[in-house]
Amino acid sequence: MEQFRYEVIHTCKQSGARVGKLYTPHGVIDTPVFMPVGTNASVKSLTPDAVKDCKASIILANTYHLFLRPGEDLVAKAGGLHNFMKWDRPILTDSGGFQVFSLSKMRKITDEGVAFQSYIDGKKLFMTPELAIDVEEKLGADIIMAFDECTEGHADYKTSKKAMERTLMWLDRCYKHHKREDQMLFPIVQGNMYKDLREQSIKETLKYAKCGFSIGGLSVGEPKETMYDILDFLRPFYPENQPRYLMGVGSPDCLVEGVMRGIDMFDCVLPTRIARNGTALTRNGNLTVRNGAYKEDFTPVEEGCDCYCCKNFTRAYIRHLINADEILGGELLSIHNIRFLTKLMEDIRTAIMEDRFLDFYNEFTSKYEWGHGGEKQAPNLK
RNA sequence: GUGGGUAUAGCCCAGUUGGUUAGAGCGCUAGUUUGUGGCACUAGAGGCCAAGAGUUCGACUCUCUUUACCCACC
Repeated sequence: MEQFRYEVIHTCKQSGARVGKLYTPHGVIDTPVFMPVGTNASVKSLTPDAVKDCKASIILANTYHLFLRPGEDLVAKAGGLHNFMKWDRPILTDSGGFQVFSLSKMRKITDEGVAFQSYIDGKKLFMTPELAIDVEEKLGADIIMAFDECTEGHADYKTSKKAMERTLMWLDRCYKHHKREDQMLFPIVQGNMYKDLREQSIKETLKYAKCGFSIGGLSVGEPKETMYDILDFLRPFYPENQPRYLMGVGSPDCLVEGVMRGIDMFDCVLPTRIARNGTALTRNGNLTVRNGAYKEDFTPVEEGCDCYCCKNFTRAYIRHLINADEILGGELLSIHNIRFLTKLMEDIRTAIMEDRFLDFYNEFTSKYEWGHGGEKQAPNLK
């Protein structure tokens, strides 16, 4: 797999956090990285050019959704996902394992696979690890995820153990089935909040990892401190020469906490979702632009931000657009929120390169508050 | 001018034969959002029921007067 290579560029002497480069067939990704989500082969409301202007180096697309519509064969006929959606940088496809979990109303999981109904037309379908890989190969992303079983944050031990074991079994099937050399298959660590399950999972999972692996089953309803605790627990098991991807995270504070705990890749729908609902990310925390307080506020969403939204528009205008249900409001805030996170990662990388990430961390966490008085948790520094 | 109708939340309207703290929708205000089934979800504020006088144990509901607006006809 010469097309894939990960190299650690620098490890921060102050914090142990690291900067690296992940080489893929569609370009190099500087890590730590935040990856915007484009479920249906589209980062909602944004053109690929706009996403590039936000300095995103890689985006996600979703196997589950594209399998249901328009179908992997059509995407393949269009020349693959990159060509279909006109995004020439790296793409990662999620396998659909998480959707099986989040769309639990209509599913039945067995060792063989998952029976579920299409949310679009109700058609009964059956997804297996082999089928998920087939679909991901036809979609043609650079990085593809193994088909896993995710459990909710408060799942009991027995359920979590079964899901973790099934994920390992499916992982083996995914690897045996995967053929394309120009795609990197990332295995997924499960085990919920149980450390013995996590340990078993990561040990077995890493046997398959070649150039990257991911941590799933976190940020699924558990308290942040619990997630940080699991990340601290897993850290000693990480190989140095592979990127570590924490799935579904997250909020700015979680990204900073994650990097402090050795994570290299993140993805989350949060910036684009809250944008469409009228909330902006800023260094001081969330700014609900739709609030009445900004009715006559003619300053940018965030002073000093270099995004298209902040360079050209005011809070009063964005608020008006959101309140008038104009799609441009969600679009402009999406641009800001994505750029906010890519800029946050740039700043993090710079701080690591300059061996001052611990200072950065302390300054960031002292200023930033998630929502109302978000609880803070000091990192486990060892 | 005559006859008829209407008047309840910022707006458009419900309010059973008069009976506890007068309701919905929209709007407004705030909160939520973590591998996207989301122009979503949750909550809150806001009414001297046009004004005045009666009937009644009790009136948004019944009677009278006034005011404003609407319709029809002279």
